[in-house]
Amino acid sequence: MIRVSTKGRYGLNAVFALSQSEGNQPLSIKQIADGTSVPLNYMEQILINLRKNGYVESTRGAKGGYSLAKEPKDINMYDLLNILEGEIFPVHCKHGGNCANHGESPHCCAGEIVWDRINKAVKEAVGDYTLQDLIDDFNKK
Amino acid sequence: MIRVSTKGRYGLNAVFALSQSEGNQPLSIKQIADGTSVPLNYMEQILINLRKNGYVESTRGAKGGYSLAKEPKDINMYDLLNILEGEIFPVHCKHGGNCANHGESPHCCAGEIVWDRINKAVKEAVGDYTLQDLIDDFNKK
DNA sequence: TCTAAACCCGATAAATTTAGTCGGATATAG
DNA sequence: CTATATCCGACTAAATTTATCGGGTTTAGA
Repeated sequence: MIRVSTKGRYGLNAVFALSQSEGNQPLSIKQIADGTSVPLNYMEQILINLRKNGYVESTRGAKGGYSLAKEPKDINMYDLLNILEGEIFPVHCKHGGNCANHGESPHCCAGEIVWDRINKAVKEAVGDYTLQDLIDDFNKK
Repeated sequence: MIRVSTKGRYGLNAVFALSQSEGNQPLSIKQIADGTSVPLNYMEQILINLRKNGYVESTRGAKGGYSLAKEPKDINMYDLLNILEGEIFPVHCKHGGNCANHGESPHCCAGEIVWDRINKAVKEAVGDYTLQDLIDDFNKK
């Protein structure tokens, strides 16, 4: 089953929530998770990952929290999801398209043609789609 | 991490292998797996699933095996992968787009916009792409 | 200076999914 | 009759995802 994990979903929601903060004021993990059932400690891990990758910045101590480190127009969904999910569609032919010999299957590179199509499609679908676009679409709805 | 599982990969390779069988002669599981490291018992499960869903048909007993139950031009990759993988991108907003109330996040439907884009893109990328197309592309390469 | 609010972070545990294994039943060509 | 194959449910193992925990550090404000 191919699906987006909780890290992707929680993470995207977190980033979106931060984008809605008045004047980019920091929000605490608790505020980000709000009334959701997402465990704070788990959300924390996701946010630390986002910080390490330059998407958010944090201020420690009382009144601290997280805020966006980039402008929404500079956050595209493909890169963001790659950070959150680890990697998207890591299916590669082990033989670089050279099918003279094979490991997994004599027709391994046939499958690769399909994975490439999918990967490319995903990249096109959200590689240019920014957080700002999402905000706009969300408000339009 | 979003990825295609072995069921998707092994299954696609199996179907492709069957398409290469001279005169659609049945191939045994052993022949399908060929010199690969795929466990026969595991491949068997995949093939049984494909049979139950009308993609292949089997003849039992000596000299038996599996063969394609449809013409390659009638097998599209999106449906095939859905059968093999169980489901592709089963991420749905729990509130049908009505965000007045929320469960997972106040902004749950924002994420949905992104998942929809991805799902749609995948559907477009391989929903019209048939096994015959794959065979052609494979031979072209 | 003290305290409460917050982030930091590595380690571990629980839950779920994926991947693989097994054993015996049934069918068929030769 | 026998060897070759599919059929199929149940079970096990491995990997990944989803948390949980505990102690540490930082900072605003009293």
